[in-house]
Amino acid sequence: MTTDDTPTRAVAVLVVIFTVESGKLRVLLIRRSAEPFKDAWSLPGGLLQEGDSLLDAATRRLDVETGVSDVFLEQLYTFSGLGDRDSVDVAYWALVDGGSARLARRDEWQPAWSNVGDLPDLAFRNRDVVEYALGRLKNKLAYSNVAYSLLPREFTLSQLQQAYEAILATTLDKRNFRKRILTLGILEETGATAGEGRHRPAKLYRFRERRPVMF
Amino acid sequence: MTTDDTPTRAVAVLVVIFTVESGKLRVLLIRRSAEPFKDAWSLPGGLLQEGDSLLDAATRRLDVETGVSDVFLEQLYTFSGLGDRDSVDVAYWALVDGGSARLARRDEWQPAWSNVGDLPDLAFRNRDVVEYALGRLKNKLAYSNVAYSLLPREFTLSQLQQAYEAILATTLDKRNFRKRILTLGILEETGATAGEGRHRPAKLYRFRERRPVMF
DNA sequence: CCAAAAGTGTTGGCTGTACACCCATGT
DNA sequence: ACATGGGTGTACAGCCAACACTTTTGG
Repeated sequence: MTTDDTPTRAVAVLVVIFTVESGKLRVLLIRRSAEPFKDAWSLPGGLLQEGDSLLDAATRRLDVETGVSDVFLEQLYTFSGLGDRDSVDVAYWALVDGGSARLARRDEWQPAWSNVGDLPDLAFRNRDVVEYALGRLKNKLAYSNVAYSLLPREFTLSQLQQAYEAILATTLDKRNFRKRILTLGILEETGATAGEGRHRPAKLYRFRERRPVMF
Repeated sequence: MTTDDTPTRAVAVLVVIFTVESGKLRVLLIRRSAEPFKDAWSLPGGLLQEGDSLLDAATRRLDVETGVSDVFLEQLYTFSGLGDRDSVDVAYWALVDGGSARLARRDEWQPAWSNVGDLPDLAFRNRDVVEYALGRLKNKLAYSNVAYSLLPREFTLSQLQQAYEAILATTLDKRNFRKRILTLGILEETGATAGEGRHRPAKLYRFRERRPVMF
């Protein structure tokens, strides 16, 4: 068996990184500094280096762009023919807490948050990728605790509800939301209250599990 | 920009092909004729050839092994490090009607149906791949019409129920099953009845849509 | 005392599940 | 006549959606 007769492909890893900030759902985009699509916005990504696993590559990319790790990160879909060449692109998606993310600062490929639903033109078919990820997110919100990855360790039920509303792009009834979430048994009270409010203090909660759990 | 500095990988496509036959859920396996894992069972697959899209490759593989096309075929997951080398393996899964499948006959790599839940030892980590596909199938059965791809064009409600039972590995209540399926509105009566039975003739139904629809 | 957000229950409709008997056909 | 699978309805429970007012705090 020779090594030359096995066809190979350039394999790239993309990451769709969502966060919720001031009641808006956002995605991390970078500005391309190279052709093709120079100066266009696109999703962060890069070629799969020799010896890397896909998850390694996605984890590293997420860390490089936002400085966070230990967050929800899951494979999304694998595209062929997304880029200009006949590369294979493995997309991942992640949820990060806007508060703990520290965007990379570099001269080129500057990352920035962009409101979903108000996206600029994106390179390649990256808009489809974001739409697909958004669908997955909405779905997963309904039957898992992924929201743990969008909020700080301790949070109020109102914050949690705002995150849900931003993602689903709807308003939710407060009483029904609280009842539903609390009866799931995935939260616990910390005992403390959020003091910084200029109004009535709110109970703080945290997720029992800081890793994905399906209901 | 040189072409040599971009690292590339061998990309393979695998297909998990399910069918239901005589009340059992089965998967298509082939016997390997080459090292490594010579003579072990494994999922059908092959390297992604130059110019092929992933879906092309999966479609062709499915056709080669079973002779069917126009069936449910969907991407499952992309693994790295599944094989012995550092290849990237894109898994697909499919549902075929056992009656219309005609297994390939060749001297090597003979394909054969194997009962899920009674699998032989599989090469690489193919057992995990089958398990993952099975989970997806069970799930999708609950909120889509994918079963259209497991049955002939016209079928009785009992056949449909048997398919569901085989997949979910449970028994279902006949009245509840019929009510649930019929109120979904995804079936229509053909007007004909199944005459070949040696008992009471059964109404024949068909799926309104022969392509995936989510509820 | 006013503004702002937190917190809290009840009702009605719908959906899913449990459950048993008669019917049509072939032998 | 009997064996085999086809076909049918009801009642209860759990879940989800609609809906409004009181409380606590800071200014």
